[in-house]
Amino acid sequence: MLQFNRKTEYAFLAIEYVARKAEEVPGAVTSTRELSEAYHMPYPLLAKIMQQLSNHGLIKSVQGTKGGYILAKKATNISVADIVEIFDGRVAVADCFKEEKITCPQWDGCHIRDPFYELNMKIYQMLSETSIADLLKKSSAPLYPITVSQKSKEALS
Amino acid sequence: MLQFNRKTEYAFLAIEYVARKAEEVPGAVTSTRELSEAYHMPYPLLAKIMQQLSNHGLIKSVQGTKGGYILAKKATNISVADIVEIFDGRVAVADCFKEEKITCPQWDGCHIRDPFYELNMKIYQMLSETSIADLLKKSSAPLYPITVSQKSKEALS
DNA sequence: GTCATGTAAGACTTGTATAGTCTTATATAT
DNA sequence: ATATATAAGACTATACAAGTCTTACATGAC
Repeated sequence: MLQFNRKTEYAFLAIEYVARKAEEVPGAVTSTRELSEAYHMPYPLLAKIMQQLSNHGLIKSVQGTKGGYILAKKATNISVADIVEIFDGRVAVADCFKEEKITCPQWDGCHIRDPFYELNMKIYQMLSETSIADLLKKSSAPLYPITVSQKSKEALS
Repeated sequence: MLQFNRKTEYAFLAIEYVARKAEEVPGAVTSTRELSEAYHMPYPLLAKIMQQLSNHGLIKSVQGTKGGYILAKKATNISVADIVEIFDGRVAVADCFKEEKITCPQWDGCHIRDPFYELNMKIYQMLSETSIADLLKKSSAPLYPITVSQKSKEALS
């Protein structure tokens, strides 16, 4: 499947939320509980995802009551590719673009590797050129009926 | 995983081989057996893949002894996206770009759908703009040591 | 005509990675 | 103190991909 796995999707939603909240209310902290309720994500799973994002230096934890997470660096300096690589490993449409040692039984005589490598790099480029700040910008237009946004506004108050 | 599944990879290899062989030896037919040996692909699985490609009108079967498969249309008219869609379904980096009815628990209040939809369409465009003929062109440069190519030449004689 | 070689197709099994759960530990604001 | 928060690892269930097995059918070669 040419598809992000669910952890990656959750991470996108989570980090965009953290960034957006901090933009609306400077200094605001986002708790895992708040996030899991806003997006109906299973709390324990999301908690682990937040820890991984934290371990990789994308967000910082604020411990204790009223704790939560904030961005560890500027939203313009966190790319979609950074997040993908945490949960999906290196961006690669095929195993042979991921591994150091060649294990592919089709490697010898493979005539399609070059064109697909090209494709792979274009996809990677797109992902690494898109930052969390870009997500915030592009999502501004409310093209769809957003029913829960009110709820998240309340959570911010 | 942002990765093609193995059936899709096998299909790429297979259809590129069929196209290349027919280009080198006009009218040549490629049997599943020959393909599975050339690329070390499990025969029964490959056989099913060939049937699916045939059912979807990308290749045509030639039955009986010395039978096999040939392209059903010109290599320029078969896109990589056509093949992906047979084995992976619609090109979609997330479920919400695939389904008709909305089942995503995060749909309401989702702020990242638009930017990722944009990304999705760019990827789809790349896949649908790349034809099997393009694969043949781009793979022409023998950048790597190709040890099995001799074998496939023998198969062609 | 028969036989070998090929495609056609469905049911079944296995393996593996993802998704999610459970448990326990630790930090801190109130 | 205690409630609420993060931290982290081990465990389990499930879904899907991958591959196998079995049987049927078509046709060219002899």
